[in-house]
Amino acid sequence: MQADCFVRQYRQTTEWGVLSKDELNRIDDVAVCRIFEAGRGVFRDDDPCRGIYYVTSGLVGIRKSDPQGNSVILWRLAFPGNTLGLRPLLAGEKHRGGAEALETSTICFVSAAVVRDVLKKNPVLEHRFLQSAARALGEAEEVYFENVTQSVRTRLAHVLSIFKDHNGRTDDDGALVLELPLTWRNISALIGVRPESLSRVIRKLDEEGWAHFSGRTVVVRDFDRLMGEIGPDGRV
Amino acid sequence: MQADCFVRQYRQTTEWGVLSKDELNRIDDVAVCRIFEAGRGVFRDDDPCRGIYYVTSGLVGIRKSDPQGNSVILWRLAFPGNTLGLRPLLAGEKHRGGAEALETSTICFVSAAVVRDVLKKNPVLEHRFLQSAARALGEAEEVYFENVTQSVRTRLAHVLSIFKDHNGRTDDDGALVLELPLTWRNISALIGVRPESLSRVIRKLDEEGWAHFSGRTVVVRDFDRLMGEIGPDGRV
DNA sequence: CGCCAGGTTGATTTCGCTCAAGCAATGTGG
DNA sequence: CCACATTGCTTGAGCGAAATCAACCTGGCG
Repeated sequence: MQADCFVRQYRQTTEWGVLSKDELNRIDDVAVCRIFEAGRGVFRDDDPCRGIYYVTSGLVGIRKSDPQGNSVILWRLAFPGNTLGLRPLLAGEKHRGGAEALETSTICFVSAAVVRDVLKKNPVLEHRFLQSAARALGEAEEVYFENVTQSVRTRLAHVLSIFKDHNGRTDDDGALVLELPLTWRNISALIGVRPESLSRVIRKLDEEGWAHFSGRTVVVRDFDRLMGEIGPDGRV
Repeated sequence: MQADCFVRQYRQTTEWGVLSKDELNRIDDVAVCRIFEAGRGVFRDDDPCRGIYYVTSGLVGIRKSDPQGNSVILWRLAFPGNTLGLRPLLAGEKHRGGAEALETSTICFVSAAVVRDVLKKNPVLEHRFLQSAARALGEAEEVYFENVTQSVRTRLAHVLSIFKDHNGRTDDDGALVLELPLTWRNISALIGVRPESLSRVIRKLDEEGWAHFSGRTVVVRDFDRLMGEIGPDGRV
């Protein structure tokens, strides 16, 4: 056994949680875990999908580029506990984006054959995946909708709220303190704008007193008020 | 039996195709078919999902709006043969958009209980749905990507290509003739721009000789060339 | 007949992109 | 240890696409 990435998730509410401890152990037995330095690629766009990647630690980004390779955006972030490559595996497609470690990350690989085998033996897991695919589809709609509809400012706030959930601290004054795990460059790619545009928005937010930005540290005075001000409905 | 909407799909490659004729008949027995005049609502945003809607004829649009009701876009079109409401049903969520008949349409409703029952008895159908959800997820990515990346002109061309597949005729000169089933207003909502902007793009395309627009009739001189001109590098 | 929704057109503004320069921190080789 | 490149970030000037505001035109339709 190389690791215990999956077993450790036993109690978590991941889809995998429906499997028995034995089954999870079996997966861990065949899982291949590797450490990827920041910047290292995990798989590339259009690569055939050979299996799934389970993120144990660190942070991984999925990038997408148009057929010519230009206009690269950061499509999605994968935090510890997330699984990559499940969608193409289920759909029988190639990877639609390239994955790259944004921080030093531990990633466990499980081959497609094993996954399919486990799925076949566990219809319940399949059902879970169906549910979660359906939810993901809904999420995708929201993300799309937001990005078409909302301003850069709003989208930035949304990204901040993601990191609030993952890294957020609250300091003595009750202000939200974030230590961003991404460069601003990457955040701009995540939002889908040029770094320059993001930079200007940041300066404005700072000038207007909503938050203070220095390096990758962000201090938000009153997060709820910011969200309220930005999406008059409070929904980002 | 009220209708034969589902049985009629027997040979089609819909996901439902994996069911036996008997099972499809059973669904038809409990399906409730109604005719919706153009403009009539089928279900609304945030309505709980009580079942699925199968479009037999006509054209249905799914609209999305933010919680205030502003900035409505036409999120998706449902042509005959398409099923609405499957995603929220599987995800156990509410509807994420409102559906409205854009033309007079026949729509068959099947309650959630029946769908779940059928799914339980047919793991193969469930597997199909999983595959198709996974593919839909990939599609969603592409659509998103296109709408963020491409110009109004390009997106209009893509909308035209959708109607080419559904309504397209070729006249004596080999030109593509389309009779659009949507108002320009709705098309602009589908593309996600203001009607004025679309109007200007149309005029330009006409002036430049790519196509002739009069009312809802569009005649495209050389469709492939238009797509070629617009597609390869993404920008015009 | 007047009303009204769909559509057009023009003038103006806003937003984000492009191009271009500059700066600070980090790294690297001599 | 210094000279130099590299990388991430900032700032400015100008541009172009689409939004906004506003007027007006048209063809149903009560």
